[in-house]
Amino acid sequence: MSQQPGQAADAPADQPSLHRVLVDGIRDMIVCGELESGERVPEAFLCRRFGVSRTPLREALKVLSVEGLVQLRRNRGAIVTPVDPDRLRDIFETKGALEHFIGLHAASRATDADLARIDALHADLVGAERRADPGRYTRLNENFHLELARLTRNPELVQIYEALQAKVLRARFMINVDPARVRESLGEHEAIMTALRARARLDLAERLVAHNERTSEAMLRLLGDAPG
Amino acid sequence: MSQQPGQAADAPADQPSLHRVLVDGIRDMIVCGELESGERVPEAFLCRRFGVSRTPLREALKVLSVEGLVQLRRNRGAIVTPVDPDRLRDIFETKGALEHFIGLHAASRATDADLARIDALHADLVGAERRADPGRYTRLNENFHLELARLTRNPELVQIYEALQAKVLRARFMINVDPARVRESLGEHEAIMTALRARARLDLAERLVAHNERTSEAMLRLLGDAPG
DNA sequence: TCAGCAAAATCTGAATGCAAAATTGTTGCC
DNA sequence: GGCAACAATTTTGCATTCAGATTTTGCTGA
Repeated sequence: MSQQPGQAADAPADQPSLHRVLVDGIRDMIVCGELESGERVPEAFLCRRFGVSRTPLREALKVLSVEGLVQLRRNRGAIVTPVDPDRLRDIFETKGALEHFIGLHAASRATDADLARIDALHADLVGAERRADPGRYTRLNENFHLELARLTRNPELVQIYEALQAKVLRARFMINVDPARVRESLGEHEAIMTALRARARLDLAERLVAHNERTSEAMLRLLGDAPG
Repeated sequence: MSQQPGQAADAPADQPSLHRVLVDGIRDMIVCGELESGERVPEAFLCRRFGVSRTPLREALKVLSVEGLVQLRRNRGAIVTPVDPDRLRDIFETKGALEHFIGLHAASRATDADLARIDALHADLVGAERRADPGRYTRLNENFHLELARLTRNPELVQIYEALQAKVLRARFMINVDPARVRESLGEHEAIMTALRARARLDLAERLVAHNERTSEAMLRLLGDAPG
């Protein structure tokens, strides 16, 4: 959501294909909650919003359907996939399976430069929490975990991880994160960094999985209070 | 074309959308090797092949691009994603992460009926090997592992697993599987079934991961002899 | 023979048009 | 007042069309 794609006026940007702009733009709208969970999304609405014709827009909707962010029903248009606690649990579980793998392999495949970079990210994250900057915190947090995933040097895994992250992020935007949980989470990050620096495979895997589960539990609890 | 939407040749009912027919159809063409690795695929060719216009076809290509089976370059058309040993290793690694999770949770979530069904699948698989029916064997083998994945009751994971399977299957169609490896593989399946019947979580996980790694090694070895 | 360049043909990206399906609004009846 | 049937509007699925980019072809001259 870094740039408002509302104008067709950004035509000079001919580098990225319109199709990609739309996929990213609509994804952001969904993740940020600008399009509400379960809401019906007429093509014409998005066409006006982005100032494009239906052809590239429909291509984008098909892609987002594969990503699971919208659901398409024949002749009945698109709806934003509802955020369902059961499905979110599935997402966290699946992400957990990847976290385990990341833990087992990140330590051995990371260079010292990698570790320094992630250490810096972690420090930024602590700073964002201190300054009570939730937007920056959330972004840095996503980045921190994504960088850990990248340590596997496995693009296939990273791509899947990113898609799962997007779905989690969507749920995160729907709830008010508990500040106490944020501090707890930072403590878990500390433990993760300790294991990573020591290149302790099993420890790292265990802590990543535990962190994922804690986060899952906290989010599902909050989602229960403020569902759909 | 003169093809009216209602009678798209191989669409008996009007239930499945043309778009889905195309995605499935082109995916099959790629997986089975009918479209060769790295081959350039002009839209017009596929339009003639399926008797449709470019609009739904392009939608299908965008979807397959997200699945990673084709690569789209702006203004330069689609190419079938080359089968690369490094990428295949990544795919197996990622699948391995899921296998571990499947092992940990399949046993506890499976009903007795599930076990009976998978037992039957396993028996069929043994039969297919005995009768030296490689086509049927391959299909049953995919099914066997997919059913194990389904035991997690996690649709998110199953969807990702299926996509990974498709990519593995594509590589499998490019090589001649070693009969000795097939027998070895069946032995590993036996061990998997034993652990599953005993509902031994850790055992099952370990054996699924090991089976995945053995299969990976065997395929990568064969792929080295006859590369993309 | 071959490198370099220009014109033609081909291909892709995106907009528009049209028919079928679904949604909405209205009427008539109980 | 409520509800079923029907007509009008909207929306979707797909084909067709247009414009721009790319690749191929064909020519020229060294």
